Amino acid sequence: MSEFRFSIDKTSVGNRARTGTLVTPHGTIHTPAFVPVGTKAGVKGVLPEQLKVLGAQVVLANTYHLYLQPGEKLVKGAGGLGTFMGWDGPTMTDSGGFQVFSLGAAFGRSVTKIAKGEELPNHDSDGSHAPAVYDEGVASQHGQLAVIDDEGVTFTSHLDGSLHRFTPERSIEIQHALGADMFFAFDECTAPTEPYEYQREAMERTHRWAQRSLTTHHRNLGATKRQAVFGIVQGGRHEDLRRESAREIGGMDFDGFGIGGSFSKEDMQGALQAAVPELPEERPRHFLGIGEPGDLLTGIAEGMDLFDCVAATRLARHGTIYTKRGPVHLKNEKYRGDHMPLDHETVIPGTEAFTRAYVSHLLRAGEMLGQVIASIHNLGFIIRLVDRAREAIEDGHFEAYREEFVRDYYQLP
RNA sequence: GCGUCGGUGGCAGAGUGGUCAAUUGCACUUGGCUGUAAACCAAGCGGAUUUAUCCUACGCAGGUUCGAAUCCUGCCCGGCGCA
Repeated sequence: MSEFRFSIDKTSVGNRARTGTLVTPHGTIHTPAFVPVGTKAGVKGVLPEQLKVLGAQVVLANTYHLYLQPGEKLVKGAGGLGTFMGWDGPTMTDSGGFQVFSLGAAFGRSVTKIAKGEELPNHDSDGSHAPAVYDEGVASQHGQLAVIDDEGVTFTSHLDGSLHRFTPERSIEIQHALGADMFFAFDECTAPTEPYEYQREAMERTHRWAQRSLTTHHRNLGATKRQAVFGIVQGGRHEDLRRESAREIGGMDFDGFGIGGSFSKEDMQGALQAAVPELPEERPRHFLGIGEPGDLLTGIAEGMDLFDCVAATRLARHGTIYTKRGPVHLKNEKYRGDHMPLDHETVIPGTEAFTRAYVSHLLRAGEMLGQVIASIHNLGFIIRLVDRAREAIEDGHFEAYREEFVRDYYQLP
């Protein structure tokens, strides 16, 4: 019997929000939950001990990065991802699919996971303009590091330029070695700027890859029965593709599901509304790479259970902290002499003693402690935000909680 | 005192007759960052502005030249060497 179980505890009225309990071999996760990202088996700037204090329940690492460095065999030899990184709670690994996007089609262009609406082609684009580049010659011309074909992806390491190849089978094999409690099937994350026809093509490829991932996983079940695998819904920013993808992926024998890919901010809710109803109710849903405070609440309202995002720690290192009243750019001149707490309205354990002026100084001075404090603060802020959302769902007033938070955070009247 | 090398924008440091309001780095100001090639990236950074251009600038004062941060003279200041 699998050691992986998910059950829904409470469902919200008037929206799709829900709370759940996710049991893994390394502990139980109460959802909705935010998953701190530790790409290379380490959450940047934050010790596991501190993550616990902040209320983190699970961490996510990346297959692409750990495969290249230090190699999945080494991690396996250390006793698996969790033991290797000194984290005794639940773990997840991402498949490396996103890197195909960030190192491939998006490379060198100003394309991000969440695009600005005006940069995108029309919804009903006929696909007549250039599709994603998947010709090696053209790719190198663009300085891209990844090239996609139907079988898999060929890429050059960003570390030393060496040539590598991922297929769905290989990704699963690596993730088995890494040994996280949950992992994702290998998918293709498309740029939101790609035309409809390419979105469809990539989505269908992701579906085939999902089936192959599952086949590989089941073949090796003897060794990995402790691991759960999540399939990833794609479809870009098109609701019909999202619906179709969710139906397809949702019909496969996955333990949970991820909503992947990229879209514009305005399309996010629509994409979820199209996809979520097609997914099996009783399995966990992970919103990959999300997010920002408001996006997290949107995701929760639309029925998502898990979230991971680099924004909290990246913004922190770059000098921005979250506060109840919106983001604060600590390196801005006006915070030099601001002796107020980082966010006097939000208590983050471990950061109570620090002022904006102090952290602003540390960041300006290039002291890593500034980045550490800001990272702890932001992670704590996001974890708390999602925790409060869970409590609000339990208490039956999620909508009120969401409205109040959004009003304050985005300074709405 | 003599000799020598040098004094450039907040700092460091390029440039050594026109393409120089002056490379670059730091600092500074402001943006950006959503499954992390990200302690990163971008823009701005003398003044005015109708953004075309004008004014003021490369220690100070003169000079040569169509034209000087760049060449010459004097002065001031600093490093080094010799007294």
